[in-house]
Amino acid sequence: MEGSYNYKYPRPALTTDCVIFGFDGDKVKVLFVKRRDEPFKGKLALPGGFMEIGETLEECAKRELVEETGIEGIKLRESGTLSDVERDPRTRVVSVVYYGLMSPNGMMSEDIVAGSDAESFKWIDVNDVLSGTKLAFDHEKAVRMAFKSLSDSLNREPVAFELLDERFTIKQLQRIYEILLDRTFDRANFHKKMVGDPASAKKLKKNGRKKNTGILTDTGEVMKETKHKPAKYYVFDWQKYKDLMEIEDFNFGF
Amino acid sequence: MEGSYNYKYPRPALTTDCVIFGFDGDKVKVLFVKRRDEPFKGKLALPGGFMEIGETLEECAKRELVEETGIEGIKLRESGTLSDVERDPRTRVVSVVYYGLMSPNGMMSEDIVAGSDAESFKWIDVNDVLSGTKLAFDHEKAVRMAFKSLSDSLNREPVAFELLDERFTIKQLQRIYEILLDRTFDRANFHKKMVGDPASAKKLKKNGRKKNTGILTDTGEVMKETKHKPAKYYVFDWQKYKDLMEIEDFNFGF
DNA sequence: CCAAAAGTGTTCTTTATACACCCATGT
DNA sequence: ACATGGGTGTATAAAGAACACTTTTGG
Repeated sequence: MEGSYNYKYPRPALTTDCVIFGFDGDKVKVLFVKRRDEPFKGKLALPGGFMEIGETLEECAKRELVEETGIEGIKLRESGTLSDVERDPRTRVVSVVYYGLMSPNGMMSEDIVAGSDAESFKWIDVNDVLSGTKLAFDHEKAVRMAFKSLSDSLNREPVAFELLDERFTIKQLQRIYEILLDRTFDRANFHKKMVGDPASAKKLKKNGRKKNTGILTDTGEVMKETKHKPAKYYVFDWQKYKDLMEIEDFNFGF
Repeated sequence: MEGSYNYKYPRPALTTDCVIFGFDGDKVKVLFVKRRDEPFKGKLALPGGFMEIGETLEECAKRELVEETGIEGIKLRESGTLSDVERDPRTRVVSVVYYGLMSPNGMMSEDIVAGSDAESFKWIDVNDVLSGTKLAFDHEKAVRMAFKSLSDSLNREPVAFELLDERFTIKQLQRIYEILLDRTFDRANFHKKMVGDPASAKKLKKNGRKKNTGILTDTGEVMKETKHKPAKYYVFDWQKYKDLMEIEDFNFGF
């Protein structure tokens, strides 16, 4: 007997794969595990695995992520499915791709460990992944999908901050925007968009309230031991954000 | 013997469901089929069904759509998954939701017919669906997801035109935007955004080229037998669109 | 003539873009 | 002092919002 579960019609296996993006202060990287077993033994793959019958897809993704990497407590968002007929040499497998975000501190955590199915784990620059690093299965496509989902949500939701520690500099924030949107921004204008333009602020006091305010708040703290003028640390101000959204949509893009 | 397909671990059944949005010139509606069989016999459900082992999810969605409604040749986009454990009373079923768009002419087509599993089909106003019409399974959630995917893509891609016939009036286009984004627009400003501002056009001739041009082209034809000034028919100009996108992103929103 | 909806113009506010300038730190 | 990067100011262009005006049809 082949197995214990019988069905009238053939069913594909269903898996989830997690694309974990991490920002190390300079680059956006993706977390991979080196496969311990065939197929694609020794190749880099996304953490993920088979859905159990009593869980939802998101629960599956969360569980597999913990099992294979130890990562817990981050929000996972769905980005799409992979269903090419020949995508897994073993059997017919359909996979749902989730993505999650980690800050510099999160990336450094000692809690990240390669699980049972994995020999080790590795962070790879997302740009290297997208320009052809060889991965197991169709996981390059998965990263491409997740990266697009992430970029798309950047202008609608405050997702960039999930890639940052609670305190961060404007420079770091700008770096994330530049990587995800694949373009550069004027330093001065980016600053004003995010923290608010002091010039407009003065006008605000005179007239009734206009628009323009940023969504970052100065913490008062600054970077230490820099070779130049120290950068201020900011925090994302949820209250300001909600207030602005009530008046009208705040556009995070340009 | 229960069935002929045996697996070591239990597998959920995998289905696709299609949310077909149609614009009738005034409202955006969603296509449902009345179920011929249990469960949810007699209730309204989205067209869809079980994935076959040798096809991709998108192929499955296309096939099921033809089988159950006769609709063919429209683009389907993925919007998300449904995987609650109790979502189907028969067995564990995970479903992938696709959505497609139909123009007024498409909606009226004689080719739309209820398939074998369906007693009949019915178009229902999307607002009624979202405000609580009772549907089979968790299909209300499916419509909600699809509607959000559609709204989100509206500002990035020229999807609104897939809800319109080749020729259409600005009024119709504006109606679609208003329904999908759940807000109103100033008639005059909407017009200028889409066809281009004649005032700016004059300036363009003088100075070097600035920005601002619309993506619609006047066909020269007008509506007949109106009780007022006849509206012009326009077409979406792919060439203009591509040209604008090369300079920089054209924002379809406001 | 009037009503109704289409289309154009005009003005003002808000954003976007470019770039010049000043500031604080380590060497 | 100066190199380096952080932060502010200012001017211009483009886009958004509000609303008045004009045009074309049917009655």
